[in-house]
Amino acid sequence: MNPKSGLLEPLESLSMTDRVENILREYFTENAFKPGDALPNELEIAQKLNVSRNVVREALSRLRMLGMVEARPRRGMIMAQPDLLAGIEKVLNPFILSKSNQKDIFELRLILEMGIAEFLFARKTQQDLDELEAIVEKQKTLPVLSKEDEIEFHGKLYDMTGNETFQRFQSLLFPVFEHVFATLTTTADHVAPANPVTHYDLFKILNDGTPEEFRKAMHIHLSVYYNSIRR
Amino acid sequence: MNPKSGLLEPLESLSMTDRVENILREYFTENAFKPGDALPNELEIAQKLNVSRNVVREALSRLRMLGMVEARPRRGMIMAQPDLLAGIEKVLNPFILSKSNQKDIFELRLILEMGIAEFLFARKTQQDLDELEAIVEKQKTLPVLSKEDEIEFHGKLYDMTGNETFQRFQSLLFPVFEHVFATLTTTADHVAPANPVTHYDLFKILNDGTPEEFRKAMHIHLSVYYNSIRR
DNA sequence: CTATTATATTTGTAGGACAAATGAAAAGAT
DNA sequence: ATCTTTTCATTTGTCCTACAAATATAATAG
Repeated sequence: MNPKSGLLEPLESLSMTDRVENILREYFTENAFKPGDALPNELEIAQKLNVSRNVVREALSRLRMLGMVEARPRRGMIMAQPDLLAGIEKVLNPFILSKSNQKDIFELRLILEMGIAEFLFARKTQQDLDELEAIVEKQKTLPVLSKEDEIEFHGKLYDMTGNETFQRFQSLLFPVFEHVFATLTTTADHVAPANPVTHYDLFKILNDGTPEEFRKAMHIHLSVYYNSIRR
Repeated sequence: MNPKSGLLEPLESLSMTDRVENILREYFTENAFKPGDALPNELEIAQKLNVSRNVVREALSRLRMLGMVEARPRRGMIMAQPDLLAGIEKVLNPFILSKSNQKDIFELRLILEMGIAEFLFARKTQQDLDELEAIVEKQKTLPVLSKEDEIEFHGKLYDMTGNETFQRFQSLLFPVFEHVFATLTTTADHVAPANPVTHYDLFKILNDGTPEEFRKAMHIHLSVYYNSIRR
């Protein structure tokens, strides 16, 4: 934005390990490596790239963490199916995440919550609805809902989307979401809506309503959070 | 599901590097390390944990990749602000992602696209709208929209959410989304809706409509994709 | 008290060593 | 010729040593 903020870049001087990591990923892509394909052994890679085996191992260690390659001790390495969320999972620590990132995650969850309606209606089963009904019936008797109650209800919704990644993704996001909201509520004056939408209301709409009605209701249900977003 | 599929787990025998990585992350969390805090040096960590410096370096190399720690050569290591999406970015390779993960990402983008309405209306500025108008006016003259045109329009929408992570996130997802849809269209019979919603229509609603109208229109706009989702 | 010089520290990189388990090859038995 | 046993080469995981280079600190000189 500010012309001055086009500051002199740190001129990222990549370490050998960084470069080998990049080279390996490019090598895999360009040669269309698929899960199960055998990789050259560590020594061969090191010699071809003219670096020490240490450097190669550090780079491979990173790719192993991401689930991208798998090492079978004494039998060589193969490509593997990476774990989409492994990288994000290790980093979701409110203590070290920037405020900006925390805010982004908070908002991301609100976005997701509004976006799942179509999938819920496309994939709901009677068994899902029965289970969800049991949850909301139980919660109807409670004077106030705990964090666990919230997770139980919304978590069940994510289950019903039938999207495993999404389900896991949101469960990773939730703690950060809670953390952000907890800090927000200390300062922001958040007022409950006049006509709140309860979990039970959402269930009823999901049972015999439309995606549009559901989104509308969900927005009201989340209005406490939506009220906290600003430019 | 199947009782037999409760197969004997691989009994994940963690390597020393895996264990040190976990220990370090726990250590950071439990001691509330914040960005900028100094870390013990490699040798000290190795001695305390009774492992070789190699193992410690491999673990640290992973955390460096995530942006979690930063090593200033010859001055020691400090905590850093991790890059939320660094881990996912390196893994989004359609060649190695599982079909299941690809499908999940495809759906995730549909979810996001529907969920951003509230943020667009809460944060749109006149300048945003002007820029968006320029895009849709240009596209109105085209007989058919290219992939780049799609990216330009939808990318501008993501910009307007004011959520940097979200914006980057979707740009990472887009290539996978395109790849999945390209493979889908070879088999699935996808018919364009009778009354399609164009980018121009979406712009008009964003300009003087409501979030609800926008979501409704966006759903029609994406109906080609939504028609491809099945249980 | 300031300026220069020496020293210690710490990461990045290289290279060597070896255990252990696996698969393949060789040797032996029938 | 076929099957069994033994030997051997391979390869990752782990440990160790070494050193360059740049920084921060301490020591020395002016």
